[in-house]
Amino acid sequence: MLPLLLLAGFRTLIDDLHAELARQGHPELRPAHGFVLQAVGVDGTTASELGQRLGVSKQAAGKTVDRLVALGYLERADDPADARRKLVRMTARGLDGLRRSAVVFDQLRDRWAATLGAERVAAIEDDLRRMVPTDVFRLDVPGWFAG
Amino acid sequence: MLPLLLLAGFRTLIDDLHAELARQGHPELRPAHGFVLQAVGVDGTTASELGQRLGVSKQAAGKTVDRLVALGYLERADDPADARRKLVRMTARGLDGLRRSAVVFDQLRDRWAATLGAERVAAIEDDLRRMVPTDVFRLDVPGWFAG
DNA sequence: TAAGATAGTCAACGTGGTTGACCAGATAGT
DNA sequence: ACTATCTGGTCAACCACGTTGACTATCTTA
Repeated sequence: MLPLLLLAGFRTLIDDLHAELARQGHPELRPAHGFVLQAVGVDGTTASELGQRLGVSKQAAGKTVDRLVALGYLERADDPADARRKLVRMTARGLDGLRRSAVVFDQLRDRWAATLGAERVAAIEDDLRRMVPTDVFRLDVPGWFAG
Repeated sequence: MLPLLLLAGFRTLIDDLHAELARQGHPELRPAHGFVLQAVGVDGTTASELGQRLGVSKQAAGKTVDRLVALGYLERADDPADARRKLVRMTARGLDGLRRSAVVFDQLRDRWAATLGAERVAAIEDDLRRMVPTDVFRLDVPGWFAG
């Protein structure tokens, strides 16, 4: 049951997050999008670098950017210093979604702490940190799901 | 960090499982396949019912069965009592993969217990059980990842 | 300046999902 | 017994998200 429970815990949190985000004006935001917005970051990036951060090909990253651009969460701009590069950065809407995600995650963690106790939640986090390889999902990406 | 750690914990377990399954003669088995084999069960089922168990459409379930049949893990047979139904059941290879998954999951849980202590692992499971809705991922499906 | 590395894109494809349409077979109601 | 409806499986078209390989444009470096 351990693996299923970990997955179910993650999905519960993510489902709750997206239900709340939909309520707050972001119904099109899908679970994967949060990872992408986080990886783009407030400073922006390029499709190639985004691919590296997410651990996928530059082509896959490019397609994902296309979709987020179509949804109004990202925009592309030319790099004045390098005509090959297209800078990818968040729009105001993207930034809004990202900020709300962080807030909602904080609230959800508080809800877990209210039920289980803050120590138990902290213990789960400590235990998991000990069991997962440090580079899984590049948890060192600045600001990864700040919540 | 909580949601990411839960996901990373799950992925670590699943990655370890599939690395070991590949070593034991099942390199084509993908994470999603375990769920499907488990949902088919030793008694077999039909595409429609499989879809219900997995929470996807009957068409999606049918396609997934196609792939597992092509890999030699499932087979289809006519239902003598109902000419519309096509029974889906595991082949010997499917059963072997499922059994090995259960064994490896047990071993991985033991490894976690060896590092964290059996009480901590049990505490994580208890806490998660309290936080996830009982029907998430239909955990009540008989034999769900027995490990 | 010629050669090589890098950024982005296009095309083809695989996997896992969706809807809608449709046919064949089972079942219920009159 | 016959018609109407429900159900199981499949086909087609499509979408999200990933892959590789090939190609162009541009920057970097020897």
